[in-house]
Amino acid sequence: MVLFEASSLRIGINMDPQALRPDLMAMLEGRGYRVTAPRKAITSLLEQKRDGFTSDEVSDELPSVGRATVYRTIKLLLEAGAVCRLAMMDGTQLYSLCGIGHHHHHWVCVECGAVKEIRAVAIEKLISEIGAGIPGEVIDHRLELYVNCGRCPATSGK
Amino acid sequence: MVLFEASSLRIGINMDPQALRPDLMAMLEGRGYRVTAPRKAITSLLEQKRDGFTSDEVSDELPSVGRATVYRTIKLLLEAGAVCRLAMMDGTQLYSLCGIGHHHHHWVCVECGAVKEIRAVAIEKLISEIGAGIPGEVIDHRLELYVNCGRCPATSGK
DNA sequence: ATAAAATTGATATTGCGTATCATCTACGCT
DNA sequence: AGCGTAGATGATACGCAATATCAATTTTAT
Repeated sequence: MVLFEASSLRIGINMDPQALRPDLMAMLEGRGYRVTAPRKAITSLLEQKRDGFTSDEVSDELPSVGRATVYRTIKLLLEAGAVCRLAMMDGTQLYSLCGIGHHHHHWVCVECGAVKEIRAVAIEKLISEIGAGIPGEVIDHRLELYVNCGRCPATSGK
Repeated sequence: MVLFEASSLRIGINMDPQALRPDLMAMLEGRGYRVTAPRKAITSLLEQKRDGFTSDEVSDELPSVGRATVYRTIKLLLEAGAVCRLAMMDGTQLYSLCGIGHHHHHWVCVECGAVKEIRAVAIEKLISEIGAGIPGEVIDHRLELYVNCGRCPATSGK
């Protein structure tokens, strides 16, 4: 995780997700869920993933585990806050491991699907200022940046 | 459309969508599409809508028009920039008429589905600063605020 | 009025996810 | 260690939003 300052913004970008290895199974167990073979398979696969992933992709990589179980387990991880869901430009859903515990946003490479976390205090501040000008209460928000990361095979090949 | 200043932010919130009546059919015609009865029915229905809407909802309100045509027409309006798509908190898609021509964001009431546009120069500035700290090029972004508008039947009834 | 091109709608199909439910398994208890 | 049961699984069916197919229809330029 690299932190740097950019014109009064404090931006945290997770540059090395390999360094962060959450124990997803332990997180589920801590929430009262049983330790089962399918869950161990799914969580240890996800721990290897640095980019965004779809449920289908996980399912394809684990033929021995039923599709329903893959969906169910990802849902549990979502509820546990270990995984987050983001929307691609066309609206399709992508999941991603949460490296940072805190609230954050994402950028996604539209070419290779790489996902990185963004944490900028300035964003939260701005959003709460906007919220002050809106009737009612702001419950949540979502911010996604769509990029061409310039590092992926798709981009560097061109 | 009401514009106001809030602590150095220039925020534009479309408070009166009734005032804006885009001629959607004319927009499609201008892009070379034919004027047909189903398209007229769809566009004039959409021109009445102030809140977000789903394709299904439109389809239900126009039983005489085939579902496929509803989807196709909304897609054309999306490409024409007359309609935008946003994601609800659970990831489901919602469409909304674009009152403002410029780039903007949205807030959505999670209770009643009301959608309003937000335009804040500060957001764009912040995003471009964040983009400067990211490898590659930022192509696009998405920002949605989820609110309890406090005005809808769902909320005021409580 | 006519013909070509665009559009339509019925239908089938896809993608992504949830519901059902009989079977199986983890794990707390003795 | 064995047992009982709540919890978990997976095959299947289903749901929902959207797209693909394609013959029939409609628009529009001529």
